[in-house]
Amino acid sequence: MKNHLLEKALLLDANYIEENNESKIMLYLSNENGHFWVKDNDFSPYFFVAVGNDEASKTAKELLGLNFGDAERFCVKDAQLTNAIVKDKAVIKVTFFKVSHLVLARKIFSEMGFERYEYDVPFAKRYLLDMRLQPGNWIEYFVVDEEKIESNKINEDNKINEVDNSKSAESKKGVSGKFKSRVSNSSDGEDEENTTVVISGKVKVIKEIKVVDGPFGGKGVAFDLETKMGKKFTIGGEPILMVSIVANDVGELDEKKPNYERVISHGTKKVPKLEILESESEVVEKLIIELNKNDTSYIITYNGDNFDFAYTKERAKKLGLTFEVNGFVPLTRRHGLDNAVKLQGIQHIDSYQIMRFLQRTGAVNTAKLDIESVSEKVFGEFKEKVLPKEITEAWESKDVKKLARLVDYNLKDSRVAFRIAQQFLPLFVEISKLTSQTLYDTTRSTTSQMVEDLLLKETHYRGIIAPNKPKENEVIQRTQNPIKGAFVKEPMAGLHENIAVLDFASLYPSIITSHNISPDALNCAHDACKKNISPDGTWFCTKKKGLFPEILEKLLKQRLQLKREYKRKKKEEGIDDRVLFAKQWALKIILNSVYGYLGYPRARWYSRECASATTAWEREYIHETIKKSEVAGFKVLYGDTDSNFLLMLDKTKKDVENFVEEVNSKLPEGMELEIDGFYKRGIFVTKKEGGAAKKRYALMDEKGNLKIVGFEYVRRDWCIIARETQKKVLELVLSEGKPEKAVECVKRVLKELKEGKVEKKDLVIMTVLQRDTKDYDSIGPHVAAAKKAIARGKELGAGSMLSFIITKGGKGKQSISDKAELEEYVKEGDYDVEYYIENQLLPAVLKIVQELGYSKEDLLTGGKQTGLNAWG
DNA sequence: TAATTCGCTAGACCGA
DNA sequence: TCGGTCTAGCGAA
Repeated sequence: MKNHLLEKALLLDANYIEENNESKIMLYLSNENGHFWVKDNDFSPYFFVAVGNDEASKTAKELLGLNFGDAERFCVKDAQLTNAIVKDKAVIKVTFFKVSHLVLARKIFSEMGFERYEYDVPFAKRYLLDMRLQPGNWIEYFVVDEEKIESNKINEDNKINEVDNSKSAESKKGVSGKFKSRVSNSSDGEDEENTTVVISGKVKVIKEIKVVDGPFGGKGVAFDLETKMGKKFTIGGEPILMVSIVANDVGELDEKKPNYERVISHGTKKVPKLEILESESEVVEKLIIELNKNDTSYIITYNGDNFDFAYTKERAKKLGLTFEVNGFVPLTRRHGLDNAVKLQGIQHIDSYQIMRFLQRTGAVNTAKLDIESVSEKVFGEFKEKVLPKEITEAWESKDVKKLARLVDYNLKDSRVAFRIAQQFLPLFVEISKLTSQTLYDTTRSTTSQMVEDLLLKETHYRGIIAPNKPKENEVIQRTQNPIKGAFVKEPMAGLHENIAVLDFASLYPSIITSHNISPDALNCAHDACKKNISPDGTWFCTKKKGLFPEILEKLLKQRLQLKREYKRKKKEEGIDDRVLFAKQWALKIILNSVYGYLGYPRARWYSRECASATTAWEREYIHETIKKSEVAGFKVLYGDTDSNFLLMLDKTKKDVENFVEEVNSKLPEGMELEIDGFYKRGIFVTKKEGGAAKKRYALMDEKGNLKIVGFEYVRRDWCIIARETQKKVLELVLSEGKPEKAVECVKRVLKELKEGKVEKKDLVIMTVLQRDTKDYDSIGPHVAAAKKAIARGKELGAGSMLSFIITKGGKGKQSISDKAELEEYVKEGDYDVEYYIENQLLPAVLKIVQELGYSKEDLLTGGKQTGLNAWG
């Protein structure tokens, strides 16, 4: 045995090649020696089949003999009986030489009547999961050999899709593994750019790969295009006018370390920061060179999945240029309703996808996800928007001022895209570590995918076979049979003082672990376990820990520890450790998603019983806590799912602490009631139909901080003037307890509205067009406005964010929809005063002041001379 | 290619 | 014209 070399490198990507009629795993790594592909010869594609116990070994032998007519290799490389059991059946692991064989075999096996499992896990993903590798982290491995790669083709579509195997000749066509070095003849004398050549020639063959912790980092290059506006937009239809490029280390958040930045254009005037090249062709060439600089690990865009890559590709084609990155043509894949652009080795990070994820998980909340809104919301930096027609005009006019504005805009687009990646990649690295998926995948994943990947990883490790994805009819059936959810207590309407808010820490995960809720522990055969029966009637094993509780418990513990360490470091050392923060954040996202996953109809591990038992116990615990609160002498004001609002009455904070302690002493281990905070005042309002409204309240803490929940103020489908006035009213009412000022405030706004003085931007109502306009049964104002805009030539479809205003409208009786117009078609001052008073301002503030004894008339007329004492 | 249910409100729609 | 019902959207947890 020769001496093998031990190496370390950061893992970026996994894929596979076809070589000697076998599929071989390739990993893309980076370390101080640069970026390179390595090969692992020891992993082959496989899936499982389940057969009756008696025939198992016989079947395994038969499978081994299966031949699909391939000249060089048998289709089945290996068939081994495993220790796993699925539904009382023995499980055989069937291994293949090639992915294409697997794809063929699973169809044939199905026709032969075999039950198949894990047959739809893509090969490279399978490898990462089985090997428990962590893209974004480092690996250590032995180099055992060097081989010359014969086939330098990377499989084009790593995804194994059971339904669609009918690859067209076009998509089947392999991509070149070699990037031709392009000689730069640019006149600026910077003949600097070298390009990388990948997977040509020798690659290292590696063995004994294991994860070692190492720092995350590497060079990221962000780019952004500005294109000419044509009559009708098509991808690549008009020339690229300007390109900005920003590069730096994505692992560094050092503000002092300057970015590498350049903005290039052609056919216009030179202004500061702008380089003028000979032609569009040179601009595109330069961009391609920048994207192929030696040490790039991440290419960052903002919506590059749907725009920048496709546009560059199309223009390059028209200009006769080859557009390759790291030796491969960027691949566009369908990804749900939109696209995803995959590069080989280098990770394409689309910061827009990152923002979408953060928006979905509630980490950010912004009406629009355009770069301008994100810049403002996430970084607190105003960024000016330049409209498409202004872009073209600036470029054509060669006006110095307009061009400078455009250059600034273009550059900032790349900067913001880059900064988002820098800021949030640590989170996705931690998710990647948990799920063993590449950053490319993780940044485009949904929370359910993350949970499922984690489960696939954890079950493989334990020798458990994953359930199959449900068929469509099963999905429909599950959907039609929803699970009863959480309990929400009807609040007491009105103003209240001295409120303590309690809540359960990680309620659902803690219930799942405490009661061992897991599909594999459901209704076990042991009599003794029936004492662990849910209010729902299902029970869970108390003798053997189930899969879900085992995983969750581990994650919960880790998170608690990380949070403690993060806090300690911050307090004692004054260090805001973003890696620690990202680690606990990643865990939080996964933990919070597990309950939803159990009740998600498309989940492999869907379990109606488990999800239902979780909420059943939730309702029991919250009712129990409410009861105990009242016994302890508190009055329960409100509660939603995991929270309990107490009126303290004559009690002290200490009493609350003691109460919480008392409750905790009786809770099962792992569950914990916490004090969320103490509030000076709070208000709940009465619904239109009577009764107090749930999920709507405002609280003010001892420092005067206002927390508004559920009210119009937090809803984007209400106009700013109504929202802001509501906030002021709440502030005045809660901070001073005297509503006269609030009434005055409303009157001032009413006056402004009546006088037609309110600006357009304060009247805009925002709503997402959820489907194409033709698909609506009921034409609401936003749909009507969209239809009118479409008639004027605007392109709007499902997912478009609409900003509209209710205008004065024309003659005759008109509905609100008739008067709704998109903001851009409305002149300042053209708004329906009555609508904004009656349907926006008043509804937002009335329900609040009504709790204090004021009526609509009090707001509209002279009003009461003396307000009621708010709490008299 | 999609985590869940609970809840509020507006405005269209529709029949009397 | 009125009032009940349905569609639609968004937020809380």
